[in-house]
Amino acid sequence: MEREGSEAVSMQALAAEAGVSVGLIYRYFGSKDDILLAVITQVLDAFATQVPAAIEAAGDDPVRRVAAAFGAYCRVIDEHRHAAVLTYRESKSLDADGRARIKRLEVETSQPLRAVVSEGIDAGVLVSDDPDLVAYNLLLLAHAWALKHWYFEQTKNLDSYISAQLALALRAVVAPAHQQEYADLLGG
Amino acid sequence: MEREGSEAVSMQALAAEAGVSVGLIYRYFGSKDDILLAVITQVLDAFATQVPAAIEAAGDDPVRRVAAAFGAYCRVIDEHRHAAVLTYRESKSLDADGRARIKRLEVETSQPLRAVVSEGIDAGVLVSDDPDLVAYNLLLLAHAWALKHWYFEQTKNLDSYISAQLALALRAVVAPAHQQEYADLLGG
Amino acid sequence: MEREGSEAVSMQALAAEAGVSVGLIYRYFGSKDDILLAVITQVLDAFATQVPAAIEAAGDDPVRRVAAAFGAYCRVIDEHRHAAVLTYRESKSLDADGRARIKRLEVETSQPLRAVVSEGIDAGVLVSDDPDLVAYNLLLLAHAWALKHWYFEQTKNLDSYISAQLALALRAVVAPAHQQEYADLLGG
Amino acid sequence: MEREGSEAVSMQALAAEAGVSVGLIYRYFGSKDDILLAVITQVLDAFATQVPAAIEAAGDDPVRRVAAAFGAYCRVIDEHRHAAVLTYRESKSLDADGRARIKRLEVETSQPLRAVVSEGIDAGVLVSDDPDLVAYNLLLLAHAWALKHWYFEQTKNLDSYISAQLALALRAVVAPAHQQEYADLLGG
DNA sequence: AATGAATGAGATTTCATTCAT
DNA sequence: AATGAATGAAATCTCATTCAT
Repeated sequence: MEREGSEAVSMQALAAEAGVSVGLIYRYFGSKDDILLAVITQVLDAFATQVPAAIEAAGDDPVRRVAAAFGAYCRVIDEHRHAAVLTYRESKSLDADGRARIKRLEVETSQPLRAVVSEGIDAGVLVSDDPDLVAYNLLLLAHAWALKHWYFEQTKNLDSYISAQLALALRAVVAPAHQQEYADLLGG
Repeated sequence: MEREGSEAVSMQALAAEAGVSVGLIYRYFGSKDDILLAVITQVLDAFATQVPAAIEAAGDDPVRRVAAAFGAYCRVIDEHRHAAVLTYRESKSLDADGRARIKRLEVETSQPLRAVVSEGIDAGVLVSDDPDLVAYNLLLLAHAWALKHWYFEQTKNLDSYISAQLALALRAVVAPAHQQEYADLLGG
Repeated sequence: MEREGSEAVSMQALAAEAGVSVGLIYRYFGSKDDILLAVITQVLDAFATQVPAAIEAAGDDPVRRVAAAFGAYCRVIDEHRHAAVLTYRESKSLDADGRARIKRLEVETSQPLRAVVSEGIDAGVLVSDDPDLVAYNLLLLAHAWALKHWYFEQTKNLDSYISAQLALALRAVVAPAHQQEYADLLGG
Repeated sequence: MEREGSEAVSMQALAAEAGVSVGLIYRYFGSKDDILLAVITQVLDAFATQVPAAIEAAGDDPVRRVAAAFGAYCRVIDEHRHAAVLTYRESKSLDADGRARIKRLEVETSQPLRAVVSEGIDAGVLVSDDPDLVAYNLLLLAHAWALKHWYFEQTKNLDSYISAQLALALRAVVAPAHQQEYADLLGG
């Protein structure tokens, strides 16, 4: 989706990258903004489908559901790494409507994560007076895998990134009485 | 440095914002890239001076030094909010050299934070097998104050952002035996 | 290639003259300098092909070969009059490399003329202790047809210019014993 | 008057070269065109005074007067080498009036040379049916000392340039019966 | 459906000219 | 008289978009 090196994305570069002509792109997208919106939407859609699915598949344990949700976020980001960076980089070119829409979608996207964190608190296995912050931070750390990939790739791969970040984040919120129980997630 | 609303930064817009003519900017900067580099460097320089100073002023307690460092990062970011966003948004236009230089500076910039975290671990008051990750996450959360300001400003101001994030982050790393001691930082 | 009257050549003017858009020019040339270089190179290439051909076609007589060479130079200049003037006028905008390249090509371009003059001297039909100067002067007089066209066109057309200049130049170098033989070239 | 290397002449470069401020230049000249016009006029004025003086000083012999005139032209050009090149290079920026004026002055400037050539023909010591061409060519060869200095300086200094060109030119026009008499000018 | 040459509005950059000091 | 910072119109160059093939 973007060129390494010269990271500007002109339509001609985009077309060359995709191996099609510029004209063809305009058959499917009305404008460059439409493409950006479509790309971003695609990522957000991936969140919308894969995160709830992962939560569902994780069973009933709230902590494991949080872990599953975070892992799913990170995996989606990893699959759309360039698109995720694009979101931060190109959103200036969107008009106010486009940007508002994306912000709204991003907040909606974090909803399942907020929900499982709240579940955990309600169940007494997590402790926090600001579940929204906990959830949003996890989302940020997922984004960071794309944004700061040049840094993290020096020492981690996707799986070790997920477990390291998860261990750190959970240690802050898993109730002391339950920490033993999740030793596998909380790490050494 | 940039307009809210139409977030593209043309030289015309830049000049208008600064209240000078386009030509004058070129008396002080060789190119648009030079301006971007200067802006980013200015932020990184602010980190380089203010973070160590804040750490110094915090006394000897490692946890309070970490807290001071994180607070200083966030305050610098807050003072250069638009510039910080610019770093994520415009770095594509820099050439490879410029980007490499900025990445290097960013890593150097996080060094003091890494140092105080390590101090805390050595002193036995913090517990972590990945102090670099702890430090880098704190840096990310400082950046997030700029990047996701549209979100956080709904519920927090700078001070409450700092204390909320700090409480969360420290709960993950302060040794259980010392948590009582830092109740003021760890929150509720 | 340029407008009589307003002789400045902006890209806009250039595009208008060529009947295409500015953008299209940049599809074929990387910069304005590239265009200038291409135009100049085209003239020098015309010299490189047409002058040797004219010499060849002139037979074995060294004096007639000199005459043919000079005529060919003048005809190429005449066909590229504006481009030739451009060389003198715009070469300032070229970088050092470009200018050096053009100077080298110009000297190479005069080589065939130098060769036929030297032939004539060796054959004893021309007399000069500085054949390079004789050759370079002839090249200059060909250029002059473009540079000083506003002057020469008052009294001469291309053919009369060629024969008048040739008569003058040859009188200085054809050996006295052979002057009779070339009365048709040396004039009244 | 011009920078070697980057040969474009901006007003700021001009001022720096002259060691004064841009503002000061505008106290003495109304516009950049005025400067160019003044520079060119200065050269043409130098011709107007020094060439007739040199002719006068050369005595009565028409051939020696031609030689003196050509030498004077070349010396003036040599003293104003950059200005002479400028004439060819920058005249595009002048308006139609300015260019017309310069062309008129150039023709007037060649008048003394034309006069001495005609004298020589009338006296029977020179032979030519086109004295204007003979005179104008000599003027061109004087200009060439500036225009093609990069070439000629490889093998000649001002004096050897003058005598070599003069020898060549005179051989074409001095009547055969008088060539012995001017052996010192006509060369080996 | 697909192409990519062509467009031209808009971006960056330069520089002759002005003017407060 | 002299400066040089400041201006802004005009130049060069880019690239999203169109359209003939």
